[in-house]
Amino acid sequence: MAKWLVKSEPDECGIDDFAADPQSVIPWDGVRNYQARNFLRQMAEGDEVFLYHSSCRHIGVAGIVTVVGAPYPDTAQFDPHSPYFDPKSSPEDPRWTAVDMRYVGTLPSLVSLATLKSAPELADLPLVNKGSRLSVMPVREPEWQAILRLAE
DNA sequence: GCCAACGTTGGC
DNA sequence: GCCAACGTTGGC
Repeated sequence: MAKWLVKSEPDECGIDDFAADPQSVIPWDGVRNYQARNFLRQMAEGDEVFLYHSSCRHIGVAGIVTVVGAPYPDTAQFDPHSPYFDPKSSPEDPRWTAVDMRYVGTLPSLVSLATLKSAPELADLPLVNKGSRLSVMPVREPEWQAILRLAE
């Protein structure tokens, strides 16, 4: 069972939106970057995912969600009224992928970006590298454990 | 609001 | 295939 980290702006969809209805399944769509998309496609039912809050007041890893079902074509890419519309994509050959996520838990405390950067175990995590804009990335087991420990 | 770093586009 | 221009991301 693989582990991941995804970025989101809590104004759009943060851990509180998941926690508001723990049973609900929220589509993770709108990813329009090939590297991030390729990671989305590798996700599978039951995978666990850190939710990272970006571009906000309290930046950092806030909680955990889980992958529900299998990745599927992001429907927004076909919708001309969606901000995520991609005229170059077609239902016959979908370019972008979405997955469904469900709430698992909120961390006891937010692990701030500064804390993440100061942890030697996390040096290889794309998130902490300067200028990294990757919004979906794999997290290795030792990295996962390190972040959990920092949240205690 | 600023701006550095990045990915993508498009002309050549 | 190169690379300049552009739009976006995201921390500060």
